Amino acid sequence: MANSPTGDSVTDRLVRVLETFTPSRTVQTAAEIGRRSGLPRSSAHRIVGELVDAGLLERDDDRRIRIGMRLWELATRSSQALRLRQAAMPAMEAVQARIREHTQLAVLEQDEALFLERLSGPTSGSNVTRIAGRLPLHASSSGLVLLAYGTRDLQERMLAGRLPRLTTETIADPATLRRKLAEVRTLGHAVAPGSIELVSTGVAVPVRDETGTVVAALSVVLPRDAPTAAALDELHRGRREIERALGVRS
Amino acid sequence: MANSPTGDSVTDRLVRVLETFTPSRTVQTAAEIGRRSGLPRSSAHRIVGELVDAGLLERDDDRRIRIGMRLWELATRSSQALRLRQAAMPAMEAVQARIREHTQLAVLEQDEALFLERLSGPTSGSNVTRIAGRLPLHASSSGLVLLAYGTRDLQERMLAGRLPRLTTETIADPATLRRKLAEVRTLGHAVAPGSIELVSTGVAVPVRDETGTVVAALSVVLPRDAPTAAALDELHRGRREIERALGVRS
DNA sequence: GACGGGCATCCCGATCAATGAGACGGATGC
DNA sequence: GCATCCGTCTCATTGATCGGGATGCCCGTC
Repeated sequence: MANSPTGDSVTDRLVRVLETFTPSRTVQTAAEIGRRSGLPRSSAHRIVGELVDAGLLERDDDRRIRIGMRLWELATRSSQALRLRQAAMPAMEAVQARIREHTQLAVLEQDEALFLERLSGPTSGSNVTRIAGRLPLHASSSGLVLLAYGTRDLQERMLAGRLPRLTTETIADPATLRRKLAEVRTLGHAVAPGSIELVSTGVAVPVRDETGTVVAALSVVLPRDAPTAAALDELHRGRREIERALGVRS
Repeated sequence: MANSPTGDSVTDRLVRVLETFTPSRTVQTAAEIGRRSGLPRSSAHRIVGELVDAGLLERDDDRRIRIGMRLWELATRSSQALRLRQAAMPAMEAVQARIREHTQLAVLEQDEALFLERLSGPTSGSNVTRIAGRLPLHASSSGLVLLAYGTRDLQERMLAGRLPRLTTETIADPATLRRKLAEVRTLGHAVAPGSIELVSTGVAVPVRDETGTVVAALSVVLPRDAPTAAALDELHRGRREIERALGVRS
């Protein structure tokens, strides 16, 4: 309703500029930003200059542009992401200390799973998830949990849309996904073997806030053939600890 | 040179809106934002609406405004803050596991110490530092390290400016501060007893990148009378680990 | 049940600052 | 030497931004 057909607005431009920065491309020239954001050279240059003056962007030693610490500060210090992270950190550390594999916290954001935190296991492989990274809802254990406990609206939207296949084991069929979601709700957790990379299995549980709403998914990434029973115990222990920190009384 | 006297620009307004959000005030109405940012009601409302459309801000269930996950994501995923944090996390966890007190990572940002990460100790007190929070350079061990290894320009600016006193032990005298900075450079670390709160002592060491520049300060917060020798050993071990992760070859 | 305060929302004409094409100089590289 | 690409600056035009004001809603208070 509010997005114009041309999509032109000050903030739209801003977002387009910010979106040109990716984990693999953290610094770039003003001209590159212009090209990637579809803005004319001189406009891009001017906008970038304003953002640098405001401290939201920074120039490095070569006068190239990168995200500014100030933007990170403003976006982080009062964000929901930080609040959830703070509540979850001790529990995640405890889980990670025992499981010794990647331990992650994800939330639902614009029909995808957004990862707020990740503690890495000893194996340096499996770098598919990053902090502030995303994964499709149907193709990760965290996503399946967030979807299974999401609104009916969200579920129908995902079931009707495309389900891109990341590996041969990714759920790419609506009927299968629907069954899987019911299973997740029955069991209270999601196990997703090989859905992202064939060598690993994700296990996730829902985390609720004081109103009972599922606000996040706590998950671990195990080697493909690892037993999930012990991991599930740990996850539920971590879940309870996080929920306590969020003010849920058991 | 580029900041106008009136300070009016699209991005300035944006920053002013974002600045109305603080750790203690994470949600607010559009009218509150307008009041705090000095913008007229209707203007604030329009700007907030645009930012919500762009996903940078969100409305909660009561239609009040908060920082959006999308802004956090954009600001975090390709930021220097995340890169440093990633490099430092394993080392910080190791330090924290042994010292069992608050372990922190701070960088220099606009003449203040900005805390990128903090692992909490068992004592739940000492909440003066937060993630994405700030402290003055002269009044914390992290700040003293960042200042001592900062540019001559920065040092002169701080020595010439006001040195607000947080406790009776805060260094508030330029001559004393100058001596302290020389001491920090000689010793290679900073000890700041009671500079923030009387019951605790901060100990910090500099962290360098591959070019030899000091890019961060690693610190712990100890009870006032704790011995700092053991902590220093741990900090230097952590420092070396972080520097290795940053690509410094020893 | 009337009243008042605070908020969200919408409207609209004047204004003014953002826009983007283009030119120039310098650095780099083939 | 030529070709590119980048940063920087200028400038006339225009279209978006601005903010006062009106309206309606919700919610306490008297």
